[in-house]
Amino acid sequence: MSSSYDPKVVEGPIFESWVKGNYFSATPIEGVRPYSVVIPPPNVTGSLHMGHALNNTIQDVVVRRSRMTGRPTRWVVGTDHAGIATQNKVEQKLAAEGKSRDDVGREAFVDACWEWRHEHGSTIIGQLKAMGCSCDYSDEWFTMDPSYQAAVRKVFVEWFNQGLIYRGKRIINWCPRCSTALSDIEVEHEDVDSHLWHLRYPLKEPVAGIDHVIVATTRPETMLGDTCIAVHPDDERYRALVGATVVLPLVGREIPIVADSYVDPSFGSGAVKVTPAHDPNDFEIGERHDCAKINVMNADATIAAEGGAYAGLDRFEARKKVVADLDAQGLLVKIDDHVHSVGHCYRCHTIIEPWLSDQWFVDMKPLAAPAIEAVRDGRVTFHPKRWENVYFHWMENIRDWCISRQLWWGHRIPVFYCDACGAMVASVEDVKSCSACGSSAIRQDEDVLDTWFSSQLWPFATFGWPEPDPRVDYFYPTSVLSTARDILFLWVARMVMSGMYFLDGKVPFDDVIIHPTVFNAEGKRMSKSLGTGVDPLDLMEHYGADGMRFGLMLQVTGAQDLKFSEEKLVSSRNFANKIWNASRFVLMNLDDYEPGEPVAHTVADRWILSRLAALSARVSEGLDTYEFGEVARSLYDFFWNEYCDWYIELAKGRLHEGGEARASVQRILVYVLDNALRLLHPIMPFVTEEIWRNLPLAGVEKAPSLMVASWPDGVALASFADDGAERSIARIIEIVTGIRAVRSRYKLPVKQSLQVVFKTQGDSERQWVDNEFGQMASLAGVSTFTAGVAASKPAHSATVIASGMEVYIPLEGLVDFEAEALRLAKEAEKLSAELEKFNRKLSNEGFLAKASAEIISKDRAKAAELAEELALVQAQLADLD
RNA sequence: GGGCGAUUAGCUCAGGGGGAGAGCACUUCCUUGACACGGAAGGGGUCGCAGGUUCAAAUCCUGCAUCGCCCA
Repeated sequence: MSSSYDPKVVEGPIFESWVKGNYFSATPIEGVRPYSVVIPPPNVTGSLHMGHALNNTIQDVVVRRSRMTGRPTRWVVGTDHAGIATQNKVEQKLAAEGKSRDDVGREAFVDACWEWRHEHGSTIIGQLKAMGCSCDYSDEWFTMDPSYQAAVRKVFVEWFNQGLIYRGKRIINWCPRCSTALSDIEVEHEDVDSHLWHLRYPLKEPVAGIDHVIVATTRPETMLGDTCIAVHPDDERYRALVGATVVLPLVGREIPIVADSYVDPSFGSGAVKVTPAHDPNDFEIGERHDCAKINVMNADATIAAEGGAYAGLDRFEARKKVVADLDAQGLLVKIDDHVHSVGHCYRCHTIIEPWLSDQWFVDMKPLAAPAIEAVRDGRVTFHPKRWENVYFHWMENIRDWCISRQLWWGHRIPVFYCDACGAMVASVEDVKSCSACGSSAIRQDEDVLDTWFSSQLWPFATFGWPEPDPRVDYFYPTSVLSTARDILFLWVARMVMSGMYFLDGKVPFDDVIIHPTVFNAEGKRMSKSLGTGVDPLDLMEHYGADGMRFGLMLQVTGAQDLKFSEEKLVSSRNFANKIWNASRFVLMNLDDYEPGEPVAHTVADRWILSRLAALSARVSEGLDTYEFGEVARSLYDFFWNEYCDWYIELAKGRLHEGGEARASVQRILVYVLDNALRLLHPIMPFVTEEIWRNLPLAGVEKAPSLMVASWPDGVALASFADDGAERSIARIIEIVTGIRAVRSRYKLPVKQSLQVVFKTQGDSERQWVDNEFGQMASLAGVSTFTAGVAASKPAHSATVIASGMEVYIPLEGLVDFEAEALRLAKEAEKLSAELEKFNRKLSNEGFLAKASAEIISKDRAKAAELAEELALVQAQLADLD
């Protein structure tokens, strides 16, 4: 074994061996509850980013742990066809050849998308393998697979026939760049500094001496489509004007003034222009007052023919010109600065346009009700739990879902129109002739479905649904879903709704993990285009897959953000190396090893087994509750600060001793290492596997791979719990550390062996020193020691106090006593301040009356100890004078 | 406007009623037969502010401030 761990040498062959062993697939075992996870399908156009790295590490951790417990465990992998993103990529490719999608036509364009998918679509899957993800790669899914398409159609047709899917002319969010409708939650609102334009609209005829109204707007160009003016019915200022007619400037259209309680009299002038075809609230007002809906904008956000003289202008050019023209006519009253919220496309960040058009919608309320109930009663649990409130809030205020997209790449809406008789039918199978009139003039709807419409079926379509399939019977519902908060509504909520609808009310997953969102060190969103991203592949190159995984897990807490920077992986890479070298040490000392039961012969043995038991409990519990940061820290502390720093160091003496001492310590070293590697394996699969395969475990379980070895049995390990051994070693550590500190403080050479004197408080303590400290004296560089009740302090000695026991280290001729006096004075100050705190507490009657007896006696003991230490330090000071 | 999160050592963050912790950085010493991606010993914090509850608050409650996110 080399003296440092090199992930590059180890990871590839280990992964291949897992593939060869076929450990990623699960075989159902009757009567055993399976564990299944579906990966949030990455966008097929994408490559691995830090969010994927984090999320997939989390999934691999829970999946690997489950697999080791023996449950049939299946992690479904695949990709999402990503309608807009893929279409954008392919359009870019065509643009490079000087072509548009209209030039090539729909069929050729879709072919080009498939071609693109086959060329680039497996990039991210390969990257998941590099991370060590133990997905079932033998059964990879794509949301446009033929059987998946069948699932999508089945869902559409069922909901259509139940009246849950309908077509309607509504205001939707239109992205002029992507040239498609978007659902409400695909729009990102951002506050932008803009203006509030106050416009004067003249009345056709003066009413009560008034000849105009002033309206305020943030989008003056839409005035071309105004079809009424609205005021609040209780607004005294305008009461007389209700029913009057306004002549729309620039256009000349005569439009009415209506009263509608939607209007906020305190905003702007209290009178609003109403543009029903370009604003959702105006649409509602327009419906109530039977106003015309005049669409003045084209799909590319230029002004339409209805815009008269402005036709053909881009929306922002039109804004400038409308304002200028109004100003020229003296109709621009004023321009206020105004901050308002503007919707942007979540894919391309273009400003969206509220736009009236024919679209398909899902009626969400009936679907949401049972899905709310499922979370309410705990059938689905969120981690952290507070996300449930976010879910409830959205679900309880849910609005209908616009599912049609004006794209070519995606699931084409399975609705067929008969041009002969006008019949409309939704069908799983393509319709060739009209069932009503027999005509073959059949036309399929041009639109495709929102990609999320297909993604919502992921937890069951990937198990073969809607065909009868044993996988769906066995693996659905899945166990846990891990994701970031940004797709809670887009994806998670919709899976619950559709899963429950189509699978007899069964929820798609028991637990939902909402992990922190990964930001860069400055707390900014990671973005490749802005150069603020970190590439997980680079990280793995420098820190190993294990280093990256462990480093990420260390940072997973209940917080909602995770500020990531590369330095945070240094300690994790070093940790992998530490494990490597500790294991190397153990393996180097096993040439004469004879396997056998681990039997504790010393207090150190009992201690490390007890610590292992505690670790096992903490890791298992932590994984059950998804406290990954806690789990990672526990493993780190155990390996480094307990196994390496103390147990291995203590073991060295016994290894050199040979004979039975050596044999017994070998067994404990191997046993503890074996179990600790098992506990660490889910987070650091490669390094643990590599070492584990080299462990001589004959006679114990020897699985072909750590990946399929058994998870440590917490109940069995619990019998190792040993408080006495823990206290004993804690005291030894205190003594050794204290002596080392003395050595360091006085710059005593390493080779300077010390003779120390213990002042003990009874025979049992003296015996403890003889029996236990003797085995560990070398750790402190102590050559000889004496212990006794009557021991007295040699002149010019340093004193170490460990759990009430005094240890004297003679320093005659070795030390600068003046510097020591200063240090002791400072120490005395600290101790007396501390003691004062306890004394105050212990003389407080309220404390004595109300605090628990345990706390009081603990504090009394602590105060006594502090007093003793203080007295000692003062005595030492006196000695120096 | 409503909601959520954060505020603890120089930096990044754990902890969550009973003597302030880790990693990194810093100081000193050490290439000793696992590891310098290492070992040993140190220095460093009124736990955002103000009130309250309690014998006891970094921790619970109420305000406030700053930063961030979500919803309208």
